[in-house]
Amino acid sequence: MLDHPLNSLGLPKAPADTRVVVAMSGGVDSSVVAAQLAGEGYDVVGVTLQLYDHGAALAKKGACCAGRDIHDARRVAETMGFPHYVLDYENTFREAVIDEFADAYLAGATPVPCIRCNERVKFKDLLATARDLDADCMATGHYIQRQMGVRGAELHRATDAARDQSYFLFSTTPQQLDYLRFPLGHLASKAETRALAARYGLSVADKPDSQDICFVPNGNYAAVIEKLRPGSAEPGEIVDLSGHVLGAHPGVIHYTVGQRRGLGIGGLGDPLYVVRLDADTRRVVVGPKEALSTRIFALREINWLGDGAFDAQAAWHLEVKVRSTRPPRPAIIRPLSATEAEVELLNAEDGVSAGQACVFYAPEGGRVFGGGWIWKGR
RNA sequence: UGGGGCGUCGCCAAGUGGUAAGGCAUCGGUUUUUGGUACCGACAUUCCCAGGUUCGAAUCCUGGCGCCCCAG
Repeated sequence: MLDHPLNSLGLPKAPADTRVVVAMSGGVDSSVVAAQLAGEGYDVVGVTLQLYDHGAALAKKGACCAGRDIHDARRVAETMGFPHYVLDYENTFREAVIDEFADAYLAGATPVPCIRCNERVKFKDLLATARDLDADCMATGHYIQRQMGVRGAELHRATDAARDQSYFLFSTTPQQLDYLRFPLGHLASKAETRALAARYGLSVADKPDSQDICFVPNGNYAAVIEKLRPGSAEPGEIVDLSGHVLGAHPGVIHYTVGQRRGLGIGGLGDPLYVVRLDADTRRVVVGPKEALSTRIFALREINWLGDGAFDAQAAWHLEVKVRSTRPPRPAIIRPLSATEAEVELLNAEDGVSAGQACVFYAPEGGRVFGGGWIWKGR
C-alpha cells in the first residue's frame, strides 16, 4: 500500500485506515468536526476532557468540557457511531491553567486561561493521549487553518475573520501543528457549521456558543480566585498618576489595565481608567483615557512560527494583535533572545495589559507567526 | 449671632417664576471562546426643612437648620 493519494486530512491513506482523535468539547464546532470525519469514513475516536467540577458547571449554559457538555459529546458519538472517551483531566487542568490564572491576577496581571488550556492541556496531554491511541492526527473545532508550506505546516487565520481563533492558538508549536487538523478553518461563517450540524442531525446544532471563562460561573472570576486563594486578595488604595489617593479597592484582582467600571470614583468630569496595577503596594493607579495609550511593551515565552530563527533578525515588521477582538496592527518586533522581544506598535493601542497575549501576523495573507506573552519587562 | 456667600440624584453641576440639562459613579443589556474597551438603556413627581405670595416656584418672601468666607 504505497503512494495512496492524500486524503482530506493530508495523509496518504484511505480514510478507513486513518485514525483521528477528535477533541470534543461538547459544543457545535467540535461535534461537527467529529461527525464530518466519521461521515467521510475515518476511524474517528472522540475524546472529551472533564476539566473541572461537575456541580459548578451544570448550572452554567454555554460552557465546555464538563457535565452537560460531556453528555452532549457522547450523544454525538452515539449518533454517528464512533467510540467516545471521557478523560478526567481535572488535576491537570487545575495545575496547568487554573492555578496560574489565580496567581496571575494576584500579581496584578491579566491572564488568558483559554490559551494556556490549548497550550498546556489540549495540545499537550490530550495530544499525547491521541498518540497513545495510535491516532494519525488530532482534530479540533477551532476556527483556524493549517496549511502546508515548503517548510512544513503553517498556521493561518480562519477564512471567517470574525470567527478566527488564532489569538487563542498562537502558542501552538510546529511539532503540535504537524499533528493537528482544523477542519472548520476554511468555512465562511459559523452558520455553515450549524447547517452541517443540522444536516448530520446533531442535537447540538442550536446550542449557544460558549463564552466567558469556562470554569468561572456568572463571569465572577474574582470569586473563583478568592475561593482558590482564600484571604489573598487584600484591599488597597486607588491613586491617580501623581500618587494622590482617590479611593479604596477590595483587591487588585478585581482590576485590569484599561478597565473603567468598578472604580466607584465619581465627581470628575471624565471617566477614570486603570492605568497600572502594583501588586506589591496593592495600588490601583488610575488616570484619563489618554494615559492608556501604549506603543512599546515587552514579550516573553515567544512561540515563533515564522521561517528561520526568531532572533536571526534585528527586527521583524509584522502585524500584531494585543487582544482577540481587534484586527492586527502594524508593529516592529525586536528580538532580545529566542523567546523574548520588544514590540513597538506603529499606532498606540489602549489597555495593553501584562499577562495578555501578543500574536504575530503576516502583513498580508493571514499567516500566523506565533506570538508571546506581554509582561511588565525587566 | 457684625458683614457676605451657599445648601438641586452617591459626587460634580446647569437651571433666578412656567412645570428638574449634562458629566462622573452605579445598575441592566449588546458585542466578545480571556480580562478590558466600546455601544445601548435605566437612574431626582423633586430641588435642606416649615410656612407664605402666585394660576403656577428649585427659582420671590418669612422663619428655622446646616456649611463656608471675612471681620472679632
